[in-house]
Amino acid sequence: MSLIPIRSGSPLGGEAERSDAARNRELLLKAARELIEECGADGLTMDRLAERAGVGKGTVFRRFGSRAGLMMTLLSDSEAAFQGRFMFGPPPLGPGAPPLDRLVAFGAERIAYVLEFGELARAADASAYNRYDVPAAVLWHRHIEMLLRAAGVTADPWLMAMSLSSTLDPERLLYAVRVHHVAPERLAESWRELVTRVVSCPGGAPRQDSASRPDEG
Amino acid sequence: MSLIPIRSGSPLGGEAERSDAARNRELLLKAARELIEECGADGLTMDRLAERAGVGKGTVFRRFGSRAGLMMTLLSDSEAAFQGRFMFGPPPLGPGAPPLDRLVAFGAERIAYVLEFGELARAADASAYNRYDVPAAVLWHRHIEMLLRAAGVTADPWLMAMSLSSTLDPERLLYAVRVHHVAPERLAESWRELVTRVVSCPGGAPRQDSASRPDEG
DNA sequence: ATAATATCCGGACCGCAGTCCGTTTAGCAT
DNA sequence: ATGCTAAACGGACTGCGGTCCGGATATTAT
Repeated sequence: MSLIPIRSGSPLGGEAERSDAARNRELLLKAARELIEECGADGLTMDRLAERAGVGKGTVFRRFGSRAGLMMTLLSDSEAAFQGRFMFGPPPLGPGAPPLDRLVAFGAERIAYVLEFGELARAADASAYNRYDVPAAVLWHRHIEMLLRAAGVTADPWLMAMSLSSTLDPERLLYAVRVHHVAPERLAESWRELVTRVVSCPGGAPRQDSASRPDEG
Repeated sequence: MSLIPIRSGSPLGGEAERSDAARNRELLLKAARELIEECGADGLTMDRLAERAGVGKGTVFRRFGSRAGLMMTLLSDSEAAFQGRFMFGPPPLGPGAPPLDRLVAFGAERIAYVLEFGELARAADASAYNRYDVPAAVLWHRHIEMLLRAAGVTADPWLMAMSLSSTLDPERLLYAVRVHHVAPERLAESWRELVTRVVSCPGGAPRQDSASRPDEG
């Protein structure tokens, strides 16, 4: 099952793939995994990768588009598995459980995922503006938004989903864990608190008087 | 008033500054503002800046440490003003108002700030791990955490403050506004909803049964 | 004025991601 | 087999942020 293919590594729209291209793709993926094993994700450079795989640098970029694209390809299996679990898997993560439970489970899974593939996930975050436009990110966002709506949250679910997503950002999670030594369970617990409050609180109607004017007064 | 100096541009701990150093600093800041005016923040490169200012490239980096450091210096005036307002200014942003009102006002101000200095703020976000360790970010975080505690939020205020901060991330705010054409007022309103729910909701006690196991089951 | 020295200056240099384009080759038609 | 063509190849090249270190200079002591 392919679900939302993060990045296949195959040519963009093409159906057929030339044999040398396929061979080189395998060589590159193998070399990439080796390099990451040896030097860590941050130690993988495109030059070294090309050299290790015995191909030209241009080949690397034609195959994966960018360094972030390569990282996404390396993550695509586990990413697809994650997508499968929260879309079609058993509750509470998959359909069947109450929306709040699904949200809580989603965060817990995501946190575990980031902690497992941390360096890769971080490196896969495209550096550009379109960081939030990669298919996987869009899918997570839509999923959270859908759950918020299902839970009866009426206050701008799109932006609320964005706020919640930002909490699960790999860079932030890794910062909390690696720099501040926050225990992963604490992260999950805080996420549970956060979504619980967002979902099960009535929220306030906008006020008339104060505190919503950006200009100074 | 200097408050928390983001980055003075002066040598790190030193008291005195040699006259040529001071002159070059001014030349560089002037050239930087010109270049940003002409090419935008993303169009400013360190080579062009050095050339425009008529100094060597090494001088640029000794002065500001990095590109992000330069951007912070350019922002330091407005940043200091912002800090002054939320720490010592009039309510509801400053002390005197209820914590929730202060939180709401903080977000609104921050959103306006990011929209005004968007490119700069984005460029000033250090690319490295220590992105969240710059003095200004630490100060915002502590401020939010303090307000959460004052509002009676007992559930891990440190992480909760981190989640709330992430909502105000320049990159995300700019993405919403520039790519998805979200109106700034909508951002502020969503922030208001979010903090209101976080603050005024009792939150749930951890459950015994489900939805907190990261491992698959 | 002169010497001593701590600081600053400048631009060559590095490693990096990403691009370009002349060359090679796989796949196919004949 | 042979020729054709579209696709893939490869590595030199660019522009970038950031570093390094020999040389220049402001400052202070004498």
